[in-house]
Amino acid sequence: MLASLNYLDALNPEQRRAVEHGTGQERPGPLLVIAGAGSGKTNTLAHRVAHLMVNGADPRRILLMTFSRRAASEMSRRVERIAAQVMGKNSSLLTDALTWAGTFHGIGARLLREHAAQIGIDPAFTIHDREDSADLMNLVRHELGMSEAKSRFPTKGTCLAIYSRVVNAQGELETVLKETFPWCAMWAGELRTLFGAYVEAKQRQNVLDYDDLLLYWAGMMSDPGIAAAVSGKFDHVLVDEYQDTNRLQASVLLAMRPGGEGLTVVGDDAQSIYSFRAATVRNILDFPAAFTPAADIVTLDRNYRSTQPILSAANAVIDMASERFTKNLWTDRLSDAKPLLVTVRDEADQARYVVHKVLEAREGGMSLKNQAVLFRTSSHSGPLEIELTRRNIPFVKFGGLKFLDAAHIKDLLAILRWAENPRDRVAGFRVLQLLPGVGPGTAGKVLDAMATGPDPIWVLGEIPAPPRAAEGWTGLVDMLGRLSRKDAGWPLELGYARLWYEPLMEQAYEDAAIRMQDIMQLEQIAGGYPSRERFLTELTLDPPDATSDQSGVPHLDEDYLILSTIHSAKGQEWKAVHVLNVVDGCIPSDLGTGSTHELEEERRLLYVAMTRARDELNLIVPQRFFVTQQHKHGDKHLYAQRTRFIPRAMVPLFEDILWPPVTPAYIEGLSPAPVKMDIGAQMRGMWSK
DNA sequence: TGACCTTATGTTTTT
DNA sequence: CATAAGGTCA
Repeated sequence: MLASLNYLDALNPEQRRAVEHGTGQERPGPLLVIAGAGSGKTNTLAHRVAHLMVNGADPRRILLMTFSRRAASEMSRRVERIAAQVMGKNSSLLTDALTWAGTFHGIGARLLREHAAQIGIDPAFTIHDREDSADLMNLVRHELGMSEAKSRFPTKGTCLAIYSRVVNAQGELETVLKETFPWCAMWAGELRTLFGAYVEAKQRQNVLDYDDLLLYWAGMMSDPGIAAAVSGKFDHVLVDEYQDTNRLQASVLLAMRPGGEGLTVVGDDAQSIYSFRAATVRNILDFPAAFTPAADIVTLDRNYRSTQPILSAANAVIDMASERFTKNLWTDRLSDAKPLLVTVRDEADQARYVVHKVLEAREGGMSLKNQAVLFRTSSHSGPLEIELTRRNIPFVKFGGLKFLDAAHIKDLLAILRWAENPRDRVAGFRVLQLLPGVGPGTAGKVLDAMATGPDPIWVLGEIPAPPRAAEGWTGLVDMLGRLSRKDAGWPLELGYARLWYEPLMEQAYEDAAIRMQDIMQLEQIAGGYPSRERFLTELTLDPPDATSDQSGVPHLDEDYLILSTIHSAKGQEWKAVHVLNVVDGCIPSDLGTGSTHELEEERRLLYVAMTRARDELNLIVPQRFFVTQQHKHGDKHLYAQRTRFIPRAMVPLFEDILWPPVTPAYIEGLSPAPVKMDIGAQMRGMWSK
């Protein structure tokens, strides 16, 4: 028994308290772990799960909710390693049984399919991603004639954002409009009608959107019988990144564990950066008092990640937050190297500086993968991406545009989704319009006809070919029938869809060959899933989130630089971190300075970025930005200021430098250079024999 | 009537 | 630059 306790020796006293909380009790009470950046949070949570299992908990009855599937699999990996240490080879049997690990939305989808019959929904529902939901919102909007309004109605994306916020914040439409979308307040009545029709449309079509996965889950828990069955599946419920959950998620969680028994949540209010998704820090603050007796609290404030100078700078930034609940972090990783505050002329110099530092570090033995470049907004990395490509430095970018957003991938997925759920109007609408000669009008009529019968695919076969699209019609009907009957089996049927789509794609796109490679890659990915349903579900809930300069993600054994939005960098760390555009207007974003509430979130964003660094941190401040949306050769620009989150008094915590260094040669470069060659003559020479 | 093309307009971060 | 409105041609 003593030997098996060794695995706890590596933990510090607080971590150990979090891991051992409730050990030996039949029903351990609720626990809140406030875990600062780099305080060994993942490790502690993994130890707790392993410790529960060592003490006899059934892994099939442990529910583990994380903010992404990547985080979930990382957690499983660590649990397995710890368990192996204690229990030897049998441990993998246990950890393989840790099947209830995933995001709130992923777990919700799974529970809803299992209990579909009891709550009166068809278990073959398909899930709409953000863009599909926006498209459906648009269809409904046109049906209601709102496009003919006298003044401009909010766009489909804004409508969906409003709807989503009302649902996730569990608020009133009028309040949400007033506080978050004041410019749309005049449309309250129309929006209410629109949302009602949107909900009806989803139900008719047997589709759920992201919010429904939580909303239906919450609804399911309001029936005492079903609630008991669902909660009864689990002995332990653990939630990571609790500061980024919203009210709806908290209410689901509370319904799962009304007394808090076996419930552990982990989070850090200083890292709350998802309030635009209706996440609220109140969830963490109100957690202890939600139970009687109140939840135990463990605070992890020792940082194992960053050096003292980096931590001091980060602490200084977060110290100026107007509201704080956690203490400053401390470390014993001493160092003389302060983080750098680098002033450069413009974004082009910023890109050159980063490349210079990255290559210098690699010369010094630090692989590219140990270095990351972080930025507020996906587009901020544009000039850097160009420079990296020019210099042949491989990189992978997280956040922003995704593989799945490419039109040809969406087309193919729409075919699969339509076959899976023929009532899915958004999918059908998209697929039908792929045929030349079919536009919104014809597509709408076909879908209307299909909606009348109990077997939409059969109805489709009976519809006469639309006159302008006679040529490709039977091909479409045959292909869809085949997929619907599941003749070929998964994933072979994807080949049928591709064969049908290929000629259309060649007509539509110049670069069809490149796009074809993406489709082949999609087929590769598809092979990894047991069924079409699982493939579609998991791809919408957990899309591959990286894009790279080449088509396809580099192999894992290759070395590449990480580019990431700050949001997507959550939970990660690198030896060296570069933060781009540390200027007012970027961090904080222009759009995020409206309320103090928003401004505070921007401050935390900078804090999150800075605390990703282990040994080296560079904050880069370009002075000049070229204005977009101007003539091709325009040079309109504006001057930027260092971010307001690093006021003058804080600068001594950094090494404040200019780049390129001001040398006599540099000053000379500012004056017009002497003419050294006649380039015109050289060009003319190319054509004279 | 409906498909396809031309011109005004907002606009981050993500499950 | 993507989106959404209006106009033109079959």
